[in-house]
Amino acid sequence: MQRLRAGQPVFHQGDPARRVFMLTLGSLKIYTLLGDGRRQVTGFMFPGDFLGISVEGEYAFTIEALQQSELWWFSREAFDSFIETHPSIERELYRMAAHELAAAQRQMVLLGRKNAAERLASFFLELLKREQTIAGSMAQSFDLPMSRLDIADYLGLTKETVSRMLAELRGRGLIRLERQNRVEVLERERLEEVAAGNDEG
Amino acid sequence: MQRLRAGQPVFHQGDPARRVFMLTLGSLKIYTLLGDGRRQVTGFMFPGDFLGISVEGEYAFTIEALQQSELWWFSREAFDSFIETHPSIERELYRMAAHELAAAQRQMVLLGRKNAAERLASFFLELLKREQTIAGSMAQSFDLPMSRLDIADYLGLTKETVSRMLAELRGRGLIRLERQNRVEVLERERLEEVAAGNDEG
DNA sequence: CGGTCGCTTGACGGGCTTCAAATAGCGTGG
DNA sequence: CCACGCTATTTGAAGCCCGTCAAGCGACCG
Repeated sequence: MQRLRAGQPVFHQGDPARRVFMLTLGSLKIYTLLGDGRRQVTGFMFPGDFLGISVEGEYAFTIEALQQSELWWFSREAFDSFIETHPSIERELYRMAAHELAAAQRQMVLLGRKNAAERLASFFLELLKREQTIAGSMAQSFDLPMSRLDIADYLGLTKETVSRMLAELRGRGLIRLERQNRVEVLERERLEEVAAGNDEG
Repeated sequence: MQRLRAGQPVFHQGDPARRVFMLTLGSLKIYTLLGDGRRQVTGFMFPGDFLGISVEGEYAFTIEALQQSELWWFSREAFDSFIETHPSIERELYRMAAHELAAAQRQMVLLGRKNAAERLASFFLELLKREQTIAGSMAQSFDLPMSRLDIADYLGLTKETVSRMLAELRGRGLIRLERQNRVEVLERERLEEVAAGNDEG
Protein backbone atom coordinates (compact mmCIF):
# COMPACT_ATOMS: atom_id res chain seq x y z
CA MET A 1 0.00 0.00 0.00
CA GLN A 2 1.25 3.45 -0.82
CA ARG A 3 -0.03 6.78 0.46
CA LEU A 4 0.41 9.86 -1.65
CA ARG A 5 -0.08 13.53 -1.01
CA ALA A 6 -1.36 15.99 -3.59
CA GLY A 7 1.21 16.50 -6.31
CA GLN A 8 3.27 13.41 -5.55
CA PRO A 9 4.12 11.24 -8.55
CA VAL A 10 3.24 7.56 -8.77
CA PHE A 11 5.83 7.13 -11.50
CA HIS A 12 7.35 9.13 -14.34
CA GLN A 13 7.28 8.93 -18.08
CA GLY A 14 10.36 6.88 -19.01
CA ASP A 15 10.49 4.77 -15.83
CA PRO A 16 10.74 1.03 -16.52
CA ALA A 17 7.26 -0.52 -16.40
CA ARG A 18 7.54 -3.23 -13.78
CA ARG A 19 4.50 -3.01 -11.57
CA VAL A 20 0.76 -2.62 -11.67
CA PHE A 21 -1.52 -0.97 -9.13
CA MET A 22 -5.08 -0.28 -8.14
CA LEU A 23 -6.21 3.07 -6.78
CA THR A 24 -8.21 2.71 -3.57
CA LEU A 25 -8.57 6.31 -2.43
CA GLY A 26 -8.27 9.77 -3.91
CA SER A 27 -7.62 10.61 -7.56
CA LEU A 28 -4.73 10.73 -10.01
CA LYS A 29 -3.93 12.40 -13.30
CA ILE A 30 -2.18 10.68 -16.21
CA TYR A 31 -0.20 12.90 -18.55
CA THR A 32 2.38 12.96 -21.29
CA LEU A 33 4.91 15.72 -21.83
CA LEU A 34 6.32 16.85 -25.16
CA GLY A 35 9.93 17.95 -25.43
CA ASP A 36 9.12 21.64 -25.11
CA GLY A 37 6.88 21.31 -22.09
CA ARG A 38 3.48 21.03 -23.73
CA ARG A 39 1.40 18.61 -21.75
CA GLN A 40 -1.55 16.39 -22.55
CA VAL A 41 -3.54 14.86 -19.73
CA THR A 42 -4.83 11.61 -21.22
CA GLY A 43 -7.00 10.63 -18.29
CA PHE A 44 -7.82 10.72 -14.62
CA MET A 45 -8.05 7.78 -12.22
CA PHE A 46 -10.53 7.30 -9.40
CA PRO A 47 -10.94 4.67 -6.68
CA GLY A 48 -11.39 1.20 -8.16
CA ASP A 49 -9.45 2.04 -11.31
CA PHE A 50 -6.68 -0.35 -12.20
CA LEU A 51 -3.51 0.33 -14.13
CA GLY A 52 -1.99 -2.68 -15.87
CA ILE A 53 1.10 -2.62 -18.00
CA SER A 54 0.03 -1.66 -21.44
CA VAL A 55 3.27 -2.24 -23.28
CA GLU A 56 6.62 -3.78 -22.41
CA GLY A 57 9.38 -1.35 -21.68
CA GLU A 58 8.90 2.10 -20.28
CA TYR A 59 5.86 3.99 -19.10
CA ALA A 60 4.82 6.47 -21.77
CA PHE A 61 3.26 8.81 -19.25
CA THR A 62 3.52 10.21 -15.76
CA ILE A 63 0.93 9.62 -13.07
CA GLU A 64 0.51 12.06 -10.23
CA ALA A 65 -1.81 12.39 -7.25
CA LEU A 66 -4.41 15.18 -7.44
CA GLN A 67 -5.15 14.89 -3.74
CA GLN A 68 -4.32 12.61 -0.86
CA SER A 69 -4.55 9.13 -2.33
CA GLU A 70 -3.90 5.48 -1.60
CA LEU A 71 -3.00 2.70 -3.97
CA TRP A 72 -1.99 -0.93 -3.85
CA TRP A 73 1.00 -2.14 -5.85
CA PHE A 74 1.58 -5.58 -7.28
CA SER A 75 4.78 -6.71 -8.86
CA ARG A 76 4.39 -7.81 -12.43
CA GLU A 77 5.41 -11.34 -11.44
CA ALA A 78 2.96 -11.56 -8.58
CA PHE A 79 0.24 -10.27 -10.83
CA ASP A 80 1.10 -12.69 -13.62
CA SER A 81 1.04 -15.66 -11.27
CA PHE A 82 -2.23 -14.43 -9.84
CA ILE A 83 -3.60 -14.48 -13.35
CA GLU A 84 -2.30 -18.03 -13.80
CA THR A 85 -4.32 -19.21 -10.86
CA HIS A 86 -7.39 -17.15 -11.73
CA PRO A 87 -7.69 -17.33 -15.50
CA SER A 88 -11.07 -15.63 -15.53
CA ILE A 89 -9.27 -12.45 -14.57
CA GLU A 90 -7.88 -12.31 -18.05
CA ARG A 91 -11.29 -11.79 -19.54
CA GLU A 92 -12.00 -9.11 -17.01
CA LEU A 93 -8.78 -7.34 -17.93
CA TYR A 94 -9.76 -7.45 -21.55
CA ARG A 95 -13.17 -6.05 -20.75
CA MET A 96 -11.60 -3.20 -18.81
CA ALA A 97 -9.17 -2.44 -21.62
CA ALA A 98 -12.07 -2.41 -24.07
CA HIS A 99 -13.93 0.14 -21.98
CA GLU A 100 -10.83 2.30 -21.79
CA LEU A 101 -10.50 2.07 -25.54
CA ALA A 102 -14.06 3.21 -26.01
CA ALA A 103 -13.40 6.14 -23.69
CA ALA A 104 -10.22 6.96 -25.59
CA GLN A 105 -12.18 7.06 -28.83
CA ARG A 106 -14.71 9.45 -27.35
CA GLN A 107 -11.84 11.63 -26.21
CA MET A 108 -10.35 11.61 -29.71
CA VAL A 109 -13.66 12.87 -31.08
CA LEU A 110 -13.68 15.56 -28.42
CA LEU A 111 -10.10 16.66 -29.10
CA GLY A 112 -10.35 16.45 -32.85
CA ARG A 113 -13.75 17.94 -33.54
CA LYS A 114 -15.42 19.68 -30.61
CA ASN A 115 -15.15 23.38 -29.76
CA ALA A 116 -14.23 24.70 -26.36
CA ALA A 117 -17.76 24.88 -24.90
CA GLU A 118 -18.58 21.40 -26.16
CA ARG A 119 -15.41 20.02 -24.62
CA LEU A 120 -16.09 21.44 -21.19
CA ALA A 121 -19.75 20.35 -21.26
CA SER A 122 -18.70 16.82 -22.26
CA PHE A 123 -16.17 16.73 -19.45
CA PHE A 124 -18.71 17.81 -16.85
CA LEU A 125 -21.19 15.20 -18.03
CA GLU A 126 -18.53 12.54 -17.78
CA LEU A 127 -17.86 13.54 -14.17
CA LEU A 128 -21.56 13.76 -13.39
CA LYS A 129 -22.14 10.28 -14.75
CA ARG A 130 -19.33 8.93 -12.60
CA GLU A 131 -20.76 10.67 -9.55
CA GLN A 132 -24.17 9.20 -10.23
CA THR A 133 -22.88 5.64 -10.50
CA ILE A 134 -21.32 6.11 -7.07
CA ALA A 135 -23.69 8.34 -5.17
CA GLY A 136 -26.95 7.50 -6.93
CA SER A 137 -28.71 8.92 -9.92
CA MET A 138 -30.16 11.86 -8.02
CA ALA A 139 -26.73 13.39 -7.58
CA GLN A 140 -26.52 16.68 -9.40
CA SER A 141 -23.10 17.93 -8.41
CA PHE A 142 -19.55 16.70 -8.26
CA ASP A 143 -16.06 17.72 -7.16
CA LEU A 144 -13.25 18.87 -9.40
CA PRO A 145 -10.14 17.49 -7.69
CA MET A 146 -7.99 18.79 -10.54
CA SER A 147 -6.89 22.35 -11.28
CA ARG A 148 -8.10 24.46 -14.20
CA LEU A 149 -4.76 23.81 -15.85
CA ASP A 150 -5.26 20.06 -15.53
CA ILE A 151 -8.69 20.38 -17.08
CA ALA A 152 -7.26 22.50 -19.88
CA ASP A 153 -4.52 19.96 -20.56
CA TYR A 154 -7.12 17.20 -20.61
CA LEU A 155 -9.37 19.05 -23.04
CA GLY A 156 -6.64 20.38 -25.32
CA LEU A 157 -7.29 23.99 -24.29
CA THR A 158 -5.66 26.64 -22.09
CA LYS A 159 -6.66 27.41 -18.52
CA GLU A 160 -7.93 30.82 -19.66
CA THR A 161 -10.28 29.26 -22.17
CA VAL A 162 -11.51 26.79 -19.56
CA SER A 163 -12.28 29.72 -17.27
CA ARG A 164 -14.13 31.56 -20.01
CA MET A 165 -16.23 28.55 -20.99
CA LEU A 166 -16.99 27.94 -17.34
CA ALA A 167 -18.23 31.51 -17.12
CA GLU A 168 -20.32 31.01 -20.23
CA LEU A 169 -21.99 27.82 -19.01
CA ARG A 170 -22.61 29.55 -15.71
CA GLY A 171 -23.98 32.65 -17.39
CA ARG A 172 -26.39 30.54 -19.43
CA GLY A 173 -27.68 28.90 -16.27
CA LEU A 174 -26.54 25.37 -17.15
CA ILE A 175 -24.27 24.97 -14.14
CA ARG A 176 -23.47 26.63 -10.87
CA LEU A 177 -20.22 26.65 -8.89
CA GLU A 178 -20.99 25.61 -5.33
CA ARG A 179 -17.36 26.26 -4.61
CA GLN A 180 -14.45 26.82 -6.93
CA ASN A 181 -13.95 23.08 -7.08
CA ARG A 182 -17.49 21.82 -6.99
CA VAL A 183 -19.96 22.01 -9.86
CA GLU A 184 -23.71 21.70 -9.69
CA VAL A 185 -25.52 20.81 -12.89
CA LEU A 186 -28.71 22.83 -13.16
CA GLU A 187 -29.86 21.96 -16.69
CA ARG A 188 -28.57 18.55 -17.59
CA GLU A 189 -30.45 18.23 -20.87
CA ARG A 190 -29.25 21.55 -22.17
CA LEU A 191 -25.74 20.62 -21.09
CA GLU A 192 -26.07 17.39 -23.09
CA GLU A 193 -27.08 19.40 -26.12
CA VAL A 194 -24.07 21.66 -25.78
CA ALA A 195 -21.79 18.63 -25.39
CA ALA A 196 -23.23 17.00 -28.51
CA GLY A 197 -22.94 20.17 -30.57
CA ASN A 198 -26.70 20.60 -31.00
CA ASP A 199 -26.62 24.02 -29.55
CA GLU A 200 -28.04 26.64 -31.87
CA GLY A 201 -29.91 28.34 -29.01
CA MET B 1 -15.25 -13.99 -46.13
CA GLN B 2 -16.46 -10.65 -47.37
CA ARG B 3 -15.14 -8.62 -50.27
CA LEU B 4 -15.56 -4.87 -50.23
CA ARG B 5 -15.06 -2.19 -52.82
CA ALA B 6 -13.77 1.27 -52.02
CA GLY B 7 -16.35 3.23 -50.07
CA GLN B 8 -18.40 0.24 -48.96
CA PRO B 9 -19.25 0.13 -45.26
CA VAL B 10 -18.40 -2.81 -43.02
CA PHE B 11 -20.99 -1.63 -40.52
CA HIS B 12 -22.48 1.62 -39.29
CA GLN B 13 -22.41 3.54 -36.06
CA GLY B 14 -25.50 2.38 -34.16
CA ASP B 15 -25.64 -1.15 -35.60
CA PRO B 16 -25.91 -3.86 -32.95
CA ALA B 17 -22.45 -5.25 -32.20
CA ARG B 18 -22.72 -8.95 -32.86
CA ARG B 19 -19.70 -10.01 -34.83
CA VAL B 20 -15.96 -9.67 -34.94
CA PHE B 21 -13.67 -9.73 -37.95
CA MET B 22 -10.13 -9.72 -39.17
CA LEU B 23 -8.98 -7.72 -42.16
CA THR B 24 -7.00 -9.81 -44.63
CA LEU B 25 -6.62 -7.46 -47.58
CA GLY B 26 -6.91 -3.75 -48.27
CA SER B 27 -7.54 -1.03 -45.72
CA LEU B 28 -10.41 0.45 -43.75
CA LYS B 29 -11.20 3.68 -41.94
CA ILE B 30 -12.95 3.90 -38.58
CA TYR B 31 -14.89 7.07 -37.88
CA THR B 32 -17.49 8.66 -35.64
CA LEU B 33 -19.99 11.28 -36.74
CA LEU B 34 -21.36 14.08 -34.61
CA GLY B 35 -24.95 15.17 -35.01
CA ASP B 36 -24.14 18.06 -37.33
CA GLY B 37 -21.90 16.06 -39.66
CA ARG B 38 -18.53 16.74 -38.13
CA ARG B 39 -16.45 13.61 -38.41
CA GLN B 40 -13.52 12.19 -36.50
CA VAL B 41 -11.54 9.31 -37.98
CA THR B 42 -10.28 7.44 -34.93
CA GLY B 43 -8.15 4.96 -36.80
CA PHE B 44 -7.31 3.00 -39.90
CA MET B 45 -7.11 -0.78 -40.27
CA PHE B 46 -4.63 -2.76 -42.34
CA PRO B 47 -4.24 -6.47 -43.12
CA GLY B 48 -3.82 -8.53 -39.97
CA ASP B 49 -5.75 -6.07 -37.82
CA PHE B 50 -8.53 -7.55 -35.76
CA LEU B 51 -11.69 -5.86 -34.54
CA GLY B 52 -13.20 -7.38 -31.43
CA ILE B 53 -16.29 -6.15 -29.71
CA SER B 54 -15.20 -3.47 -27.33
CA VAL B 55 -18.46 -2.87 -25.52
CA GLU B 56 -21.81 -4.62 -25.41
CA GLY B 57 -24.55 -2.96 -27.37
CA GLU B 58 -24.05 -0.89 -30.45
CA TYR B 59 -21.00 0.01 -32.47
CA ALA B 60 -19.95 3.54 -31.61
CA PHE B 61 -18.38 4.06 -35.03
CA THR B 62 -18.64 3.30 -38.70
CA ILE B 63 -16.06 1.28 -40.59
CA GLU B 64 -15.64 1.72 -44.32
CA ALA B 65 -13.32 0.33 -46.98
CA LEU B 66 -10.71 2.73 -48.36
CA GLN B 67 -10.00 0.43 -51.28
CA GLN B 68 -10.83 -3.08 -52.41
CA SER B 69 -10.62 -5.13 -49.25
CA GLU B 70 -11.29 -8.56 -47.81
CA LEU B 71 -12.21 -9.55 -44.30
CA TRP B 72 -13.24 -12.64 -42.37
CA TRP B 73 -16.22 -12.50 -40.06
CA PHE B 74 -16.79 -14.57 -36.93
CA SER B 75 -19.99 -14.61 -35.00
CA ARG B 76 -19.60 -13.55 -31.44
CA GLU B 77 -20.61 -17.03 -30.29
CA ALA B 78 -18.16 -18.82 -32.55
CA PHE B 79 -15.45 -16.49 -31.40
CA ASP B 80 -16.30 -16.97 -27.73
CA SER B 81 -16.25 -20.74 -28.04
CA PHE B 82 -12.98 -20.53 -29.91
CA ILE B 83 -11.60 -18.63 -26.96
CA GLU B 84 -12.92 -21.33 -24.61
CA THR B 85 -10.90 -23.95 -26.43
CA HIS B 86 -7.83 -21.75 -26.83
CA PRO B 87 -7.52 -19.81 -23.59
CA SER B 88 -4.14 -18.39 -24.48
CA ILE B 89 -5.93 -16.26 -27.05
CA GLU B 90 -7.30 -14.20 -24.23
CA ARG B 91 -3.89 -12.96 -23.26
CA GLU B 92 -3.18 -12.14 -26.86
CA LEU B 93 -6.40 -10.15 -27.10
CA TYR B 94 -5.41 -8.23 -24.01
CA ARG B 95 -2.00 -7.53 -25.47
CA MET B 96 -3.58 -6.22 -28.66
CA ALA B 97 -5.99 -4.02 -26.75
CA ALA B 98 -3.10 -2.66 -24.73
CA HIS B 99 -1.24 -1.71 -27.89
CA GLU B 100 -4.32 -0.02 -29.25
CA LEU B 101 -4.63 1.90 -26.00
CA ALA B 102 -1.05 3.08 -26.25
CA ALA B 103 -1.72 4.22 -29.81
CA ALA B 104 -4.89 5.99 -28.69
CA GLN B 105 -2.91 7.86 -26.06
CA ARG B 106 -0.37 9.01 -28.62
CA GLN B 107 -3.24 10.20 -30.79
CA MET B 108 -4.72 12.14 -27.88
CA VAL B 109 -1.40 13.93 -27.44
CA LEU B 110 -1.38 14.67 -31.16
CA LEU B 111 -4.94 15.99 -31.20
CA GLY B 112 -4.68 17.90 -27.97
CA ARG B 113 -1.27 19.51 -28.23
CA LYS B 114 0.40 19.29 -31.62
CA ASN B 115 0.16 21.88 -34.38
CA ALA B 116 -0.74 21.09 -37.97
CA ALA B 117 2.76 20.39 -39.28
CA GLU B 118 3.58 18.20 -36.28
CA ARG B 119 0.39 16.23 -36.80
CA LEU B 120 1.06 15.48 -40.42
CA ALA B 121 4.70 14.60 -39.76
CA SER B 122 3.64 12.24 -36.97
CA PHE B 123 1.11 10.60 -39.25
CA PHE B 124 3.64 10.03 -42.00
CA LEU B 125 6.11 8.51 -39.57
CA GLU B 126 3.42 6.19 -38.29
CA LEU B 127 2.75 5.01 -41.84
CA LEU B 128 6.44 4.72 -42.61
CA LYS B 129 6.99 2.60 -39.53
CA ARG B 130 4.17 0.31 -40.55
CA GLU B 131 5.60 0.03 -44.05
CA GLN B 132 9.02 -0.84 -42.67
CA THR B 133 7.69 -3.63 -40.48
CA ILE B 134 6.12 -5.15 -43.57
CA ALA B 135 8.51 -4.39 -46.38
CA GLY B 136 11.75 -4.12 -44.45
CA SER B 137 13.55 -1.29 -42.76
CA MET B 138 15.00 0.08 -45.96
CA ALA B 139 11.58 1.12 -47.22
CA GLN B 140 11.40 4.90 -47.54
CA SER B 141 7.99 5.37 -49.08
CA PHE B 142 4.42 4.30 -48.51
CA ASP B 143 0.95 4.56 -49.98
CA LEU B 144 -1.85 6.80 -48.77
CA PRO B 145 -4.97 4.73 -49.42
CA MET B 146 -7.09 7.42 -47.78
CA SER B 147 -8.15 10.80 -49.16
CA ARG B 148 -6.92 14.15 -47.92
CA LEU B 149 -10.27 14.57 -46.19
CA ASP B 150 -9.80 11.27 -44.37
CA ILE B 151 -6.35 12.38 -43.25
CA ALA B 152 -7.77 15.70 -42.12
CA ASP B 153 -10.52 14.00 -40.13
CA TYR B 154 -7.94 11.71 -38.54
CA LEU B 155 -5.66 14.60 -37.56
CA GLY B 156 -8.39 16.99 -36.41
CA LEU B 157 -7.72 19.40 -39.28
CA THR B 158 -9.35 20.40 -42.58
CA LYS B 159 -8.36 19.02 -45.96
CA GLU B 160 -7.05 22.45 -46.94
CA THR B 161 -4.70 22.56 -43.98
CA VAL B 162 -3.48 19.05 -44.75
CA SER B 163 -2.70 20.17 -48.31
CA ARG B 164 -0.85 23.22 -47.08
CA MET B 165 1.25 21.28 -44.57
CA LEU B 166 1.99 18.71 -47.25
CA ALA B 167 3.24 21.54 -49.43
CA GLU B 168 5.34 22.85 -46.57
CA LEU B 169 6.99 19.51 -45.80
CA ARG B 170 7.60 19.08 -49.51
CA GLY B 171 8.98 22.59 -49.83
CA ARG B 172 11.40 21.96 -46.97
CA GLY B 173 12.66 18.83 -48.67
CA LEU B 174 11.54 16.40 -45.98
CA ILE B 175 9.24 14.40 -48.24
CA ARG B 176 8.42 13.97 -51.90
CA LEU B 177 5.16 12.91 -53.55
CA GLU B 178 5.90 10.05 -55.94
CA ARG B 179 2.27 10.20 -56.90
CA GLN B 180 -0.65 11.98 -55.27
CA ASN B 181 -1.14 8.96 -53.04
CA ARG B 182 2.41 7.86 -52.43
CA VAL B 183 4.88 9.59 -50.14
CA GLU B 184 8.63 9.19 -50.10
CA VAL B 185 10.44 10.25 -46.95
CA LEU B 186 13.65 12.05 -47.86
CA GLU B 187 14.79 13.27 -44.46
CA ARG B 188 13.48 10.98 -41.80
CA GLU B 189 15.38 12.51 -38.91
CA ARG B 190 14.22 16.00 -39.67
CA LEU B 191 10.69 14.68 -40.05
CA GLU B 192 11.01 13.10 -36.60
CA GLU B 193 12.05 16.45 -35.22
CA VAL B 194 9.07 18.16 -36.74
CA ALA B 195 6.78 15.46 -35.36
CA ALA B 196 8.20 15.84 -31.88
CA GLY B 197 7.94 19.62 -31.95
CA ASN B 198 11.72 20.20 -31.81
CA ASP B 199 11.64 22.23 -34.94
CA GLU B 200 13.04 25.70 -34.43
CA GLY B 201 15.05 25.52 -37.65
C1' DC C 1 -4.59 40.27 8.14
C1' DG C 2 -1.05 39.83 4.65
C1' DG C 3 1.02 36.96 1.16
C1' DT C 4 0.91 33.65 -2.25
C1' DC C 5 -1.04 31.00 -5.71
C1' DG C 6 -4.74 29.84 -8.60
C1' DC C 7 -8.51 31.63 -11.08
C1' DT C 8 -10.85 35.11 -13.80
C1' DT C 9 -11.19 38.76 -17.02
C1' DG C 10 -9.52 41.78 -20.76
C1' DA C 11 -7.09 43.04 -25.11
C1' DC C 12 -4.77 41.54 -28.92
C1' DG C 13 -2.68 38.41 -32.26
C1' DG C 14 -2.09 34.16 -34.79
C1' DG C 15 -3.02 29.59 -36.69
C1' DC C 16 -6.25 27.29 -38.54
C1' DT C 17 -10.95 27.31 -40.77
C1' DT C 18 -14.00 28.93 -44.12
C1' DC C 19 -15.20 30.27 -48.51
C1' DA C 20 -13.81 30.53 -53.22
C1' DA C 21 -11.48 29.50 -57.38
C1' DA C 22 -7.89 27.28 -60.12
C1' DT C 23 -5.48 23.11 -61.23
C1' DA C 24 -4.51 18.32 -61.42
C1' DG C 25 -5.82 13.57 -61.61
C1' DC C 26 -8.45 9.92 -63.34
C1' DG C 27 -11.99 7.04 -65.34
C1' DT C 28 -15.03 6.83 -69.33
C1' DG C 29 -16.38 6.73 -73.88
C1' DG C 30 -15.64 7.90 -78.51
C1' DC D 1 -5.13 6.62 -77.58
C1' DC D 2 -6.97 10.96 -76.68
C1' DA D 3 -10.62 14.20 -75.33
C1' DC D 4 -13.97 15.09 -71.97
C1' DG D 5 -16.02 15.67 -67.52
C1' DC D 6 -16.13 14.88 -62.88
C1' DT D 7 -13.96 14.87 -58.51
C1' DA D 8 -9.99 15.47 -55.53
C1' DT D 9 -6.42 18.41 -54.50
C1' DT D 10 -4.11 22.67 -54.30
C1' DT D 11 -3.82 27.51 -53.72
C1' DG D 12 -5.56 32.11 -52.31
C1' DA D 13 -7.94 35.56 -49.31
C1' DA D 14 -10.49 36.77 -45.38
C1' DG D 15 -12.40 35.78 -40.80
C1' DC D 16 -12.84 33.70 -36.34
C1' DC D 17 -11.97 30.95 -32.35
C1' DC D 18 -8.85 30.22 -29.18
C1' DG D 19 -4.03 31.19 -27.53
C1' DT D 20 -0.95 34.55 -25.59
C1' DC D 21 0.20 38.17 -22.68
C1' DA D 22 -1.09 41.01 -18.93
C1' DA D 23 -3.53 42.62 -15.03
C1' DG D 24 -6.97 42.17 -11.44
C1' DC D 25 -9.45 39.30 -8.26
C1' DG D 26 -10.34 35.78 -4.91
C1' DA D 27 -9.39 31.81 -1.98
C1' DC D 28 -6.77 29.62 1.17
C1' DC D 29 -3.25 29.52 4.86
C1' DG D 30 -0.23 30.87 8.08
